[in-house]
Amino acid sequence: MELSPVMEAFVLHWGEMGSRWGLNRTVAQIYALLYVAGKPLPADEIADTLKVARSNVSTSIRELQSWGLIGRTQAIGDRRDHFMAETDLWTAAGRVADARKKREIDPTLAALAKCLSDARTDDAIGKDAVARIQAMHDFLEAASGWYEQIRDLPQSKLETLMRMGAKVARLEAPAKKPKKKKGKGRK
Amino acid sequence: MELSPVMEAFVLHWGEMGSRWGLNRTVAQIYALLYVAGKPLPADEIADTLKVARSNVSTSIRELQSWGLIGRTQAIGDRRDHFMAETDLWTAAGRVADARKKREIDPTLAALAKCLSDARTDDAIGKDAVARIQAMHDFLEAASGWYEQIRDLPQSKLETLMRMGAKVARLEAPAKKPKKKKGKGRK
DNA sequence: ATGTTGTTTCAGAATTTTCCGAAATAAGGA
DNA sequence: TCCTTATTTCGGAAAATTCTGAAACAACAT
Repeated sequence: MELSPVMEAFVLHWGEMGSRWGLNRTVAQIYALLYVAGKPLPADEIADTLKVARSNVSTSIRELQSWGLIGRTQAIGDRRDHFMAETDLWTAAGRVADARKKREIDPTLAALAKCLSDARTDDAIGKDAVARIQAMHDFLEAASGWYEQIRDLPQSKLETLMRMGAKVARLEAPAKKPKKKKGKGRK
Repeated sequence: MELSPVMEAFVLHWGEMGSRWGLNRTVAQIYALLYVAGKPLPADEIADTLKVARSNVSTSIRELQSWGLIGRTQAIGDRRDHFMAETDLWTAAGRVADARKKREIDPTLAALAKCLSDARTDDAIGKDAVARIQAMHDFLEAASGWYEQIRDLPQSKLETLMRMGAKVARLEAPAKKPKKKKGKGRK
């Protein structure tokens, strides 16, 4: 598949971005390619387009599947698998959030719980240090619980909640700028 | 400073965790150490405790400061700088979120906007591909705007909003028939 | 000035991550 | 069965990141 200049820029930028978020470049680029392509592509065409080894595509596709970001389809008269990006971005973002929570937050919570239980037999640790570890555990647990509660909301309800957030912000914060007149305050 | 077994486990786990979130191991470990220590430590004591080079501590501290996660203080009768972790986890998490948004989301939005404007002179790109890039831009912009609106809320208001979220979840989700979720059931 | 103490910079070493390409595996037809 | 096509695995090359130690720098006191 030939990439137009803009598509290429999009894919390259996305690769860059992905690497800051814990994906590797190729993985992120493949997602970007499938996303702009808008149609299922076979693995060898992906390798071709991005100029990476076929085997690299194979590995990366496996990872994208583990994140739930792409699906596999078949085309008639073609034995090859075709891969297609999840194009609904709410869904995609949710999948990533779910996966990261499961891979990173949950194990961390477990590790912190273990620290706390071990702390009872560690006579070299101070009470205040234990309290701080406890605070971190509780913080993560609270955030985690909050996430669990909203993650199953249908998109429409989530949007409602966001609007509520905006409202709360408007009602509570305006201590700063009650009127939005065009006062050209030079800050 | 001597680390008790639990403190050591905490620091090591946190280093592991940090590396999954885009910090490097040493940076994350230093934060963890300062967090459990609960008191300001001078750089050479950090290097000592963690068994890393003094210069590495210097670099890492600079990074932690750029994230707004640690502060610098002085002790009387000691010319050395002492460093202290932000122990309020809401504040710390907010600082990280702010920093990542500014470093990653904002530039991505700019890049996407540029893609969209360039798309007008790219005759090799399809209308549908442009529409998808637009969708991604709009999604990020919406999320970004939402974040901006709530990030300045005082903690208490944020907690209220979270409770509202929980309420929405409770009121709206069960309205549908009790569809069984895949995976593990609720406890 | 000169020494003493503390900090930062930086080139290259060590380590980790990513990637390639050959070989192994799988899944159909003929 | 033996081909042919599609995919995955995996050892090591290549690239990127992290870390060290020495040297430069800075601030201050003598």
